[in-house]
Amino acid sequence: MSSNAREDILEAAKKSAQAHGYGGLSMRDLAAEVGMKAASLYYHFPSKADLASAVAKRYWEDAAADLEKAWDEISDPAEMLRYFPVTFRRALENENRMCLCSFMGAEYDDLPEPVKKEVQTFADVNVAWLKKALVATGSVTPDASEAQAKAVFAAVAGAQLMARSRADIALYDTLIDSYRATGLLPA
Amino acid sequence: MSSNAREDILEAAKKSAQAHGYGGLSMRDLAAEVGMKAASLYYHFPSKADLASAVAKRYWEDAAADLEKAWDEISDPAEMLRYFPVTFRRALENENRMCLCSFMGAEYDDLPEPVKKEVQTFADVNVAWLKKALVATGSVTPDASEAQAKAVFAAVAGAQLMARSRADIALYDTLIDSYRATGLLPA
DNA sequence: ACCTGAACACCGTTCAAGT
DNA sequence: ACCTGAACACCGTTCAAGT
Repeated sequence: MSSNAREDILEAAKKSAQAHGYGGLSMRDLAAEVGMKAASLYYHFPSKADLASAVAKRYWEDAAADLEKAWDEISDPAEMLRYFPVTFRRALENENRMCLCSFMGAEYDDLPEPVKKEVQTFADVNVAWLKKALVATGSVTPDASEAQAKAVFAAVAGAQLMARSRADIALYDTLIDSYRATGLLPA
Repeated sequence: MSSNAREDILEAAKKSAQAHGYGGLSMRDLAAEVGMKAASLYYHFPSKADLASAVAKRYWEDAAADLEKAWDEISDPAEMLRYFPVTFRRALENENRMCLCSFMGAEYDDLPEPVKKEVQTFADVNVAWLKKALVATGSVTPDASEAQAKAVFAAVAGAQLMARSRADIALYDTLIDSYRATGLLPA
């Protein structure tokens, strides 16, 4: 419904990349989705690599904004750590999609350099937020918080991947619960 | 060097799928790799889906055999759980490759049904082994062992994915260490 | 039995051309 | 300013044909 073609392309490309990855993102299908011909996409983005880079950049920017909002609204650090897995759950709720950056992480070898960079920034943003939250709980020393933040990020991404591979969102919840039971995440 | 073309194809397809996934597995490139034309592949496998299915089947069979061997050779259950992450480390050691089934798990939407099935069996085999090992340690009740086995599998797969996305095998080791520090894996 | 060339409908991309 | 048709070199796949 947006009158802005560039916006429509970015949104449709994001949804497609979350389901099919960079390689599976088809310029022809994407064009059809937004009601134009494949050639027209190149008026808005010089290449598939540029489009994907813009999509990945916006993806981590949106994630960062969402996490910052949660940081401001939630005062209890333990509550923040309960919130984090919710952000990864949303992709699964959205027709069994997954984190664009996890998918593209798998596609590492075939990713244009600028896309790689944005994908890594997504992880950086999430890890930095988790680190802040972990330190705030007081349960981790600042020294150990970086490593544990990475561990939480990797484990949650892995849970999303496993749940997606069976299209089983209940499995995702079970995995997160187990992370809490074992102590990776605060109970 | 093998005189068996079918064998060469399976091996080359496995290595390619570990780096590029199902979608990124090119029949033309694969054929060149084993010294034949793309059309010739169809003499040995009726379709790309059949080839990928055979590759994934052998992949979990090899994994199962390796784990059973470890089970027989390692008597201490805690030692077995120390061994498990080693199996996922090997792919990263092998030119930053990743688990074929993790990659294909991401590609869930675009996977032919028979391939999906073999991919899921890989997870089943690993989870069943982990469950056995966890119960043997006596640290988990049999009731809780299934969930925790899945958690370990998902977390290790996530660690591999994150490490691959930065081509950083030291990060993998750090993540596994953090899993031990937090209690997801026995220290 | 095993492999190939040529063809099919696809793909990302370019570019001259349209409005 | 924004979009398109036609073309390019690719892809998985088929199939008749080669040895």
